Amino acid sequence: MYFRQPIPLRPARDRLLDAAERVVVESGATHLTLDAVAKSAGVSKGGLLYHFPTKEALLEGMLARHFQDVDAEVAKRLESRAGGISGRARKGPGRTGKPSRADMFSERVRVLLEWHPERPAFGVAMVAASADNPEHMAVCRAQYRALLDEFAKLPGGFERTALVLLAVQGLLLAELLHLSPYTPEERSRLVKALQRAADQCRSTP
Amino acid sequence: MYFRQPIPLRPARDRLLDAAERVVVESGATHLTLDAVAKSAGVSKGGLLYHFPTKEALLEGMLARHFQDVDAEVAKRLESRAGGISGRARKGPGRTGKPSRADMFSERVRVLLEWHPERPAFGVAMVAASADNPEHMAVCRAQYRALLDEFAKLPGGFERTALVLLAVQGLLLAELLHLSPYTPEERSRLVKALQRAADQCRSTP
DNA sequence: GTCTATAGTCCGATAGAC
DNA sequence: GTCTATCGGACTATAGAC
Repeated sequence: MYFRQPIPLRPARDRLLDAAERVVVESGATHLTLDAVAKSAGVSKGGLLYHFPTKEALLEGMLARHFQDVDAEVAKRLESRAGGISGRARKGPGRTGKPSRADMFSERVRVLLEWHPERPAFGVAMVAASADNPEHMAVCRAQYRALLDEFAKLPGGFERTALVLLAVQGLLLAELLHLSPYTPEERSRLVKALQRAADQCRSTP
Repeated sequence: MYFRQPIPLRPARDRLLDAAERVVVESGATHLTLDAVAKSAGVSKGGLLYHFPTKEALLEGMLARHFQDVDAEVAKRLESRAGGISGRARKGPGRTGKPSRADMFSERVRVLLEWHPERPAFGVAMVAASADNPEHMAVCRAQYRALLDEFAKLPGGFERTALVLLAVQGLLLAELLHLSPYTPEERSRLVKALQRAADQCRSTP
């Protein structure tokens, strides 16, 4: 039991999805092939095809994990905040208050902006899926639409919140396409400005 | 001479680039193959390869034409404006005044936002180039960087202007990736709001 | 669960006729 | 300037051993 190896450190499925993201970031969506993914993950093509029987399944897996990860991270942060400060004190131990729409908005913007530098492949699933088949994006549009409808109810209204989301998206998509020309310093200035703008949507009408 | 046919209506090179953009929009960057482009343009693969000897050359041609088109359209609008109103009157016939930085900024934002609905493939060259080889994007980054450095000198300063450009870019890139969930009405509301924000960068410090 | 081997298709590019 | 024919390689996917 001593020094028991934490193997597998990460499920095989996730390691394969990591490899797929890596390939797209390093070589571009065109070179996302089963061979390349298998090689980058250190398994054979047959091993990859056991977990994802088709390339289509691999792309859907990439998209699904991306959305799950973002939602889970937002939920986790909201929960730890509610549990740690107001929620616990207000509702008693073990109960957490339902987060407000405004908190959900701020936290999501923060997650999107802060996540990227740590994980260069953040959101790359969307680029890969769009490159492979534009019809894949219907799911993403619906997801985005739902968020939009929810956040349009903030005091800032549709235009203000949509504009903030548009700018956040602009930064992330540009980075995904290797199109972003900003220095790290400039980027953090812009991130701060975006978070400020997001906070204004919560309160100012 | 009467009813002389305007043939070729459009140079073969441009028809091939149009076809390449069409393929990417309709099928995704992964399916941008020489076969698909040739078929969509109504020529054989050999005919395509006469004009673009490699796929690389085709992608570079797509990128180059995109930037040329945008720059030319901005210049044309500035010229017609200067010639039609102030420039001509101020400087006399045949002479036009050099457009101000603020005019260049507003006009470029307007071109980017207005062009897209008329030409669904607007900017799709960048998606295709990024998918094929991320290193292609160095040119695009440099181009974008130069604009940024120029427009940061506006009264609005770096952050304000960069945020506007980010939001414009966010809208365009989302549309290129089939990710934009906005109705036409919502889109024109956002476009108006963006143009208003751009105009404020010109004046308000 | 992971591997090798291989089938069948599609890719970019070349050569040469017209 | 555009075509057909074709090569060698890379692609997705299957079959079956271990």
